[in-house]
Amino acid sequence: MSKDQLISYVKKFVPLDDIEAKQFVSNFEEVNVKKRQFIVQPNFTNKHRVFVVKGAFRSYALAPDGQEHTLQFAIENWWVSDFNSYIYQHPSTLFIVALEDSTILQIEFNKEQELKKVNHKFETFFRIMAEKGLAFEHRRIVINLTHSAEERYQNFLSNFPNFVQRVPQYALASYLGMTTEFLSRIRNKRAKKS
Amino acid sequence: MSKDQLISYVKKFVPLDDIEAKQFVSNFEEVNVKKRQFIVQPNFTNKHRVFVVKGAFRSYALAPDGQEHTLQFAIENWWVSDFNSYIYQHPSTLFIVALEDSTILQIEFNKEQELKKVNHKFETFFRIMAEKGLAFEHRRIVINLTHSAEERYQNFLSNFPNFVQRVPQYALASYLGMTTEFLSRIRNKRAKKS
DNA sequence: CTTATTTCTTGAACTACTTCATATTTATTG
DNA sequence: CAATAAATATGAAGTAGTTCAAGAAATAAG
Repeated sequence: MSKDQLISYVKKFVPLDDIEAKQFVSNFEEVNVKKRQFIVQPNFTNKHRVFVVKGAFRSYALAPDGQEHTLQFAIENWWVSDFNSYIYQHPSTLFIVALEDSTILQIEFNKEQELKKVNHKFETFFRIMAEKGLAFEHRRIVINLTHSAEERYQNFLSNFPNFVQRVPQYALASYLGMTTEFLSRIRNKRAKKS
Repeated sequence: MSKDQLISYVKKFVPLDDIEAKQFVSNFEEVNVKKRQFIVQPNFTNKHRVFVVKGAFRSYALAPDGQEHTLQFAIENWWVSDFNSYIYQHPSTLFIVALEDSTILQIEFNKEQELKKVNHKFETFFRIMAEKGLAFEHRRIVINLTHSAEERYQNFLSNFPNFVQRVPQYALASYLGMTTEFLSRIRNKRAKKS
């Protein structure tokens, strides 16, 4: 059952007894999402924090000139949301779209607040999630500032080999801050020579 | 007294009675830091989370080619650390240097763990800090991906007018992902014409 | 208050990456 | 399994931003 997957995920960070585990996941709702379906859209408040049970998602911003810029990818056992929209409960500025037919577990903002209030361990869990997320984004920013387009791609390859097969090239390119054409050239450069 | 400044900062996020406030800040040590002094250096583990009481700091990565890339600025009522080094207690990869003579309040990693364990409110506080930090970095990444060098500068100007006077141009340029020469041109372009 | 050091400025040549346009391949749908 | 759409590939021309070099201005130090 998909909720067991979430329970074992949470237990990696905080110890939970059976009652706590059950209470935690009872606040989550399972939803199936078809490929190309949006779960978050600009101007609508992102009401849920979502855990990916199966499938893949991509969050992106749409620039005035129509270009899409990928902020985040998420596959099994990752979380997705427009974090600014979710934590402040303000209208979103991002799209979040399914890259594959997917299954998610989502919790409403208010229920999450309740969980954090009622049990110190749940508070700790969400603290750890935020800290890991922040540390992750710091690493990303440093890499973006210090590396060339090709180095950023190679770095992504070695850090997230399992993502590479599952995300379209144009989305990966925009995640890495380059055009899909340029990423295409990077990828085919080595192959070409041989 | 500088610890009062920290107390009123914390109270903006979680309600604390006098005993709790006193307990919280008793774990912090006040330190004076001279301009150009380093409080974090690569290969040494970042042992403290630091709150800036007075002054200004800058954290940066040093690229193999010798270029400095600014990850973060911090002035009064901001926090600084090499977050990856601090939360995982691994060796740092960044420098953190004082841009002015400064006063900080620092807490040791173990003492912070203790605080979070002992009182749910303290856990909540650090959760909120991490969440706000993560939301902030998400905004930064979107801006970096979607805006030109000049737009990033203008955006920084309007969001952080009080930082601009206090950070050297080369540091701001590298924060914004451009060279100091290019930022100089952006700044002098408008003035030139009139 | 003079000298040394650091930071900022400006020009000119350069390059990493983009843009545009079109062809090719791969996926999706009836 | 055709037909259509979506994603990728590739060439050629363009540009935002870099690099290098050298001078001017501002800060720091004796």
